[in-house]
Amino acid sequence: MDSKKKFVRNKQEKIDLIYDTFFKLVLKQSYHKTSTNHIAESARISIGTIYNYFPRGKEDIIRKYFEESMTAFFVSHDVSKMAENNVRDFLDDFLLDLFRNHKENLGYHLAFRSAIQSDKALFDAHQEKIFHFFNHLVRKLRKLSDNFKQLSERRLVNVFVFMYNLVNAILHHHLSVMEFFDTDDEFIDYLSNLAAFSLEYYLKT
Amino acid sequence: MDSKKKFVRNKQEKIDLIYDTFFKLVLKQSYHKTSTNHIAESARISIGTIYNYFPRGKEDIIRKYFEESMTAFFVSHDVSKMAENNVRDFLDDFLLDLFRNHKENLGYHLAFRSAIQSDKALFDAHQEKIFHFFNHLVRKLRKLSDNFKQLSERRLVNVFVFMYNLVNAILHHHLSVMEFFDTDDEFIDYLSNLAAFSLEYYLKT
Amino acid sequence: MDSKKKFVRNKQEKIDLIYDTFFKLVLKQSYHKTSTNHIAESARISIGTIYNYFPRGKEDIIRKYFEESMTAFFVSHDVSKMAENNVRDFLDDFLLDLFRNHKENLGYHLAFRSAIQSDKALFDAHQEKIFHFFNHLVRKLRKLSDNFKQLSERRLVNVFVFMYNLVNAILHHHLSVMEFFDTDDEFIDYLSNLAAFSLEYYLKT
Amino acid sequence: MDSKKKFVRNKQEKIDLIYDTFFKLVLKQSYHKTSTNHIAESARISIGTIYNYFPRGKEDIIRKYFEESMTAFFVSHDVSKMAENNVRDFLDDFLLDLFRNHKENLGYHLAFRSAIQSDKALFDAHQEKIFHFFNHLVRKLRKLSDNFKQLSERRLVNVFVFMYNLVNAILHHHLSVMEFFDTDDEFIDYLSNLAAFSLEYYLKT
DNA sequence: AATGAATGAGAATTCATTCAT
DNA sequence: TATGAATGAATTCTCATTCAT
Repeated sequence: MDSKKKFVRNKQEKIDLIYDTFFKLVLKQSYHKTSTNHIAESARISIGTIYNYFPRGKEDIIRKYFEESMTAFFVSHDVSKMAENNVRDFLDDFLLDLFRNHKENLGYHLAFRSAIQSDKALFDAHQEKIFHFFNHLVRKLRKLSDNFKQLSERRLVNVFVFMYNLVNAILHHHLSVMEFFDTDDEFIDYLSNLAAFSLEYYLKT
Repeated sequence: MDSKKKFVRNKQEKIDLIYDTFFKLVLKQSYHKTSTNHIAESARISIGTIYNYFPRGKEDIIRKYFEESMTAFFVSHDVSKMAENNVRDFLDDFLLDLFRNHKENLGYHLAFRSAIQSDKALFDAHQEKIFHFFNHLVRKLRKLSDNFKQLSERRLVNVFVFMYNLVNAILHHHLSVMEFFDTDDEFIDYLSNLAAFSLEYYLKT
Repeated sequence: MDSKKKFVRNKQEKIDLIYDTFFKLVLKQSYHKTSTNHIAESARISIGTIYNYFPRGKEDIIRKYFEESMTAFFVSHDVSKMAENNVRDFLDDFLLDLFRNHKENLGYHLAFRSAIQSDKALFDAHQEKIFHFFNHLVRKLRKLSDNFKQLSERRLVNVFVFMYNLVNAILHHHLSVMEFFDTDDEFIDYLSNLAAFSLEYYLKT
Repeated sequence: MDSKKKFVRNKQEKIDLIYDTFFKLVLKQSYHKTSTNHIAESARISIGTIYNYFPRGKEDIIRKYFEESMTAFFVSHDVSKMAENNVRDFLDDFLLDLFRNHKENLGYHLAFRSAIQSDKALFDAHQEKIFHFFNHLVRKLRKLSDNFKQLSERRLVNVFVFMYNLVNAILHHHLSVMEFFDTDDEFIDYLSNLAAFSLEYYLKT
């Protein structure tokens, strides 16, 4: 009984195992060469289990991880603390988080980019989620600090979305196509300056 | 008249037909959902013909188009004319070309991004080709104009590679993930300013 | 009753069905004209099932049958009983077994001969297995009977390998190229005498 | 004109080129992995040329080479000279020729063995040709020497066919499955003794 | 829930063969 | 005669998905 128990996982552990295995394999061999059968084999669970949790297979894994990770990323930010900073420092913190997150979850991000090419619904959900996410963020920030009240709510959201896309575009290229700088520090410093410049540019228009 | 010539022309026509059909389909339904059978059917040629020209199928199509398009892009630039401009104007011309090229060949670029995930050789060839390409460009430019002699050859190449990656990263995101601006003109203007800023930043380091 | 057991039995039944169907078809239409699709169709199972059990298709079927049949052939021989005989009688028993086995499994033997032409690894495995097989046999025989102690272990193994090859060469030609004799009895008698002669010849060298 | 002439081959040269290339490839990669396209590519001629000379492709190449080589083997033997020998010496000469021929044309022999598995007509032609061949030989020999008159014509033919098969069986196994002896000389000596023994055995029955 | 054997549509690739030049 | 582009049926192999246990 006891020895059996050891190997019993609860639901969330199984799901996380599937996530981890999937993204690990994507990183190793790309999204479209990673099959549900591979995931099952590599995670040492059965294909049936994957389909129990993700009835539509690979697409579902990405979809659900996308939902969860966006939410988690949002929740993980202590907005109240960030709001104390000036805008520049806030931006720096934010892009550092994005960088870390992207680097640690590169498998997922590669999979996601592949998936949205053929999954229009996911593509749309992504767009919607981002606006939704930054709407919340902006509302919170504006409640907490005057630093964010120079701009209308809508405009501030657009700024965030713009910055988010900008940083993601460059991050993704850096991590999956060709590196911009040899070290993370140089890269982050450039990103920070680029963000500041772009913020200024954007606000002028 | 020249029976040999006609043959050759047909050959290139067929190759171009395969390119066009493939990238058109990639744009419509993503790289990994576009099969060689689809290409053949859509182009109204037989599968065998595709494999006559591209023995390793999809990977070969991308590889060869990559080689050809990089070369064509290089050849198509009248460097002598560009060299007359100051650096800022040169950059503007260059990124406008990149933008047009990327927009017109989005199918290819999507396919290329997917392909390098699983084709390490293509990934490496890409890196090498870019440095090779800008090496040539820089040498030509430095012969033609004093505007490009403030920097060492090596440094100038690095600047170009950096700018090329930067613009590509943003272009690709804009065209395939989420738009930065609603109109092309706004986007180009931003890109131009971003490039100028980044050039300055890069040269300071 | 034992749900696990039943599963396992079905598994082996399916594997045997694939073996039988494959070798039946090889006998009818040669190795290289027998496709995995033919096997599936003829056995009324799906292609997927074949690849579940034999991930590398035809080559795997041969490889695995080769391993199993060599082992089975070894196990099936009651060495202790054979050891009681004198060498001549032992040889006669042995070649009679080989004859029966070859005749009953001609489809396999034809497939095997074709397969080793293009599968170097199988070719090598075959060589190695034969020496391994006769090493075991010789050790057992020498433990059980003094009849086999006139020769060194190594030399005895070589004799067996030699005889095995000799008999196989002639058997295979007889069954697949052109018959040496009209009846099995005549053929077996010739083989027996040939073996005795060759044994004597071999021991003299 | 002159430089062109250099590359013009006559019919027989082309045919020989096809034979050589085909059997070279069979030796390297087996019969069923050698396609007409491979042959054309390797021989640097066009597929069309192969089909000009061999309208039914691979099967035709084997068939025609089979016919020609059997005839050539027959013609190449100076029967009058062989007839002067006693039977034992005759046999030795004969099997030495077979050995050399088989070794030099192993590619062909491998291809032939594969081909007869699926080409019943070739299988039958082979049987017929062998009897036809030895009928001729025997008639010639009996005209030239008394050494061959102890046996009836029919019986003598059967002896030859038997010996021919025996030697071929062992030769083929030695060259394509597993070697009987480490050196050619040892092997030939064994073959010679085996032939003598078998001749005696056969004549007794 | 979890398993994994089984499925079969479909993707990648090969190859004998034809035919216009 | 020689060529080789073009064909498409056939082959190997993969993979998402189902379902009985």
